[in-house]
Amino acid sequence: MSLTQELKTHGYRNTAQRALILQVLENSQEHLTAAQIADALEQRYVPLNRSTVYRTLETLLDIGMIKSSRMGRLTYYEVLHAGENHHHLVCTSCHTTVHVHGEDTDAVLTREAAAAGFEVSEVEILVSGLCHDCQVKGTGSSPA
Amino acid sequence: MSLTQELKTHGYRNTAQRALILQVLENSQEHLTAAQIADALEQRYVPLNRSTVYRTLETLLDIGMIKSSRMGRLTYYEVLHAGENHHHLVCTSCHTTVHVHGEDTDAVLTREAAAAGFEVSEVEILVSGLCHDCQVKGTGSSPA
DNA sequence: AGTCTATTTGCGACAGGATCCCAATAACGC
DNA sequence: GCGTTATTGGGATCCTGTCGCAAATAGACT
Repeated sequence: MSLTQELKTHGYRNTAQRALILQVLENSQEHLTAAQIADALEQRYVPLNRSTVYRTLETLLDIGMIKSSRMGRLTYYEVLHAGENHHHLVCTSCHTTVHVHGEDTDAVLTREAAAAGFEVSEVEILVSGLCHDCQVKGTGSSPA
Repeated sequence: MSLTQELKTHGYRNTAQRALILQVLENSQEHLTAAQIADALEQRYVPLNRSTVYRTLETLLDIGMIKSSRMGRLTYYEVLHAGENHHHLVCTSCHTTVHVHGEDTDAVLTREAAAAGFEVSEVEILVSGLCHDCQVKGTGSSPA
């Protein structure tokens, strides 16, 4: 369903700002933070207030057109394509993130959760470790 | 391995503050935020500076004695017992969290990640939705 | 089209978590 | 014990996200 439709359905108003923010997320192939979205808009000469960005993201989450995921200390947002559950492999060294599709594991988890009397709305999986490159380079952390 | 050993191995020094913070986490059966750790220490009449708490948690993470997980806007820390991977079911309404053990699903994910050339160090799964109570009460969100 | 009302935006202030810099302290190798 | 270097404490600071309020504007109704 279109943004306009979804907004109307949920009793929200159709505003330029909401369309702009969704556009930014759609045009970007990766997940973005609120700050990155604000920057992108500024570069398009459509600066939006920080509050507006946060509130709009909240709204888009509510109508189910985007999803958010926290990684490290950052919150990322991305458009939510129906039935497209992907997860993240985050390298603890270089922070490169790989998106992985995992419907099967979702099924397992959903079943487990249901057994606990839980109505699942989202499964967020974060696998951290070393990506291939960093394994090769051999990275570690130690005192300064 | 003991804290003292682990610290030495990683080239860190053995300090009272590091031992204290690990103690707090060990004594608590649940995950704690940095602030909660600071409070606990204050109640033991051993107030530590915020910076120290954060830096120490960073260090403990680095030597692999604790793990962190983000839920909502809070970061929790807990002692890491070998081979004990548990995950969280978070209610989007009341924020109650249930800890779930899920070695089997871990296995699936670990295998998937390995196929991508990834060396997994931690699998973090966050299932959000409505807990049984909130389903019964019926909670939703819409415009104000 | 014009008007009215409630939502939404923008703005500035603010809260809270986490980080940074620098001087003082203390660990640990010798 | 002594010296070097990591670590701590303190405070300022950054950054993300929120809040209250006034101005703007979407959408309904005429």
